[in-house]
Amino acid sequence: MARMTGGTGRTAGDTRQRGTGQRDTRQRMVVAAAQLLRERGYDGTGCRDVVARARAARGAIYHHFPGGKTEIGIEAARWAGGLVAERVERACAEAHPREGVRAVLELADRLLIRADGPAGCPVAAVTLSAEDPDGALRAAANEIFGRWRAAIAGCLARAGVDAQRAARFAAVTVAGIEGTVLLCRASGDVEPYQAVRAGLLDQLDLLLGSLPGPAEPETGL
Amino acid sequence: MARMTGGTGRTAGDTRQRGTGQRDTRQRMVVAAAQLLRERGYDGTGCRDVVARARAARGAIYHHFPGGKTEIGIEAARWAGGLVAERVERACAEAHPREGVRAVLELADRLLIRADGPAGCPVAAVTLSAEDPDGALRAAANEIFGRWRAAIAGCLARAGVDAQRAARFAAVTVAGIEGTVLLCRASGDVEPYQAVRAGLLDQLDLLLGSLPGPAEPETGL
DNA sequence: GCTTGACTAGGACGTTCGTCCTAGTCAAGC
DNA sequence: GCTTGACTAGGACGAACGTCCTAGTCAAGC
Repeated sequence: MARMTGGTGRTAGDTRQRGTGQRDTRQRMVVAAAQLLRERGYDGTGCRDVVARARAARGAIYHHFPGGKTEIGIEAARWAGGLVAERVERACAEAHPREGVRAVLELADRLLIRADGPAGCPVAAVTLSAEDPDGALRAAANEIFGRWRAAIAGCLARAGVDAQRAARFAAVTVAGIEGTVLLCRASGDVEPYQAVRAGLLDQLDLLLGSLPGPAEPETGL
Repeated sequence: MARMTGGTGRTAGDTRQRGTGQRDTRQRMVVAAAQLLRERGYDGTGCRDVVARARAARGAIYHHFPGGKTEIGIEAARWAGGLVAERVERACAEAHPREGVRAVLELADRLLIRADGPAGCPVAAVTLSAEDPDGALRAAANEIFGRWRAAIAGCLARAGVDAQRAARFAAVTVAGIEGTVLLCRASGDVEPYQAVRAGLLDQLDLLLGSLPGPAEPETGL
């Protein structure tokens, strides 16, 4: 009733593109869903919450997402997780592992832990949905986690770490970050993050220091 | 309707202790709640589900838990998490870190990952509840995580690892385990667990191998 | 100027939720 | 044998859920 903007649907300054439809309503819903998943989880987020935060109409749910709540969840996890994956991949592509892992930890801190509201991760949220009949939610999450792991493992392997060990360290890093988000939500502060961050960097140094070949091979600039 | 045991309330062989009330109804509810939290999360678990699995009456909810769903959640997380904490503390008390950490990983595998149904953790579940007005759920979870971390850190410190480093490794281990549970739920198999387990043991070896003093102090037996 | 299609606005549906409530059942203790 | 108290059994409550639905609004294109 007391909605502040939007009013009867569209305001004077509206700049929607002709004919193609108001494409950004869909995107606003995806972003709102990702935020809500992070804050309240999948089962704690209602479709009404999503449209309310996105300032969209309830009818927009099935107009833009015929698959209903499940489709919104998948889309939101893919969008948020993919955005992180792109940044992780970019940070890891040409950096030394120490810088790459540091950048990954920095991203987790900014996007998952110290963001508005309690710590949380939209990808974790869809993974933990109570119902997922055909496994579509978990499959989407699994794909995202795989991208994160592959990017980090590639970064280490390129620096001369044995591929198996690199893959294991990447798994520990991704699992450690997701676990840290959880611990930070439980504690309400960033202490667990600081401990895990330091612990992962400790261990990365040991791993890099134990390289059989040249201690720090130049990986091309 | 087709309830198998209990019938009209109590069967012939019932051995409830006189006067004190049927104490194990409460315990059955706690166990059922812990299982359901692991499988479906806090927001995905209803009070009706709990009493149904515990073969208890709906009226038993507020008879045994005046605080309602929140109190059941806290109790279940405390029970399940405390049980794990006791085992972790026992495994870490007198063992070499390698054995202690191995035992912790083994526990996680058996209780959180390869248990019936999808991978999950009741303590994580209450941490991720959508609503937690006075923070009671998260406080209970935080206490459990603290016990796990302290037990592992103590094990390493007793073996000669610098206290700070030991605490960090413990944080990585607990966060890594919780994250692994998540990754295993997403993937539907135990591959992430195997990678994280190997990665943590890799790094423990590096940590122990870099000890300044005697490489592997005999800690009795 | 009328049609068309994208989108808004929100009522209505059946279900499930947490919670509260009363009635009934059984065993213990006087 | 009656009272008492622990516990069962399940109806009732208002709220919220996902979903479907119709009516209304606006801009583009004929």
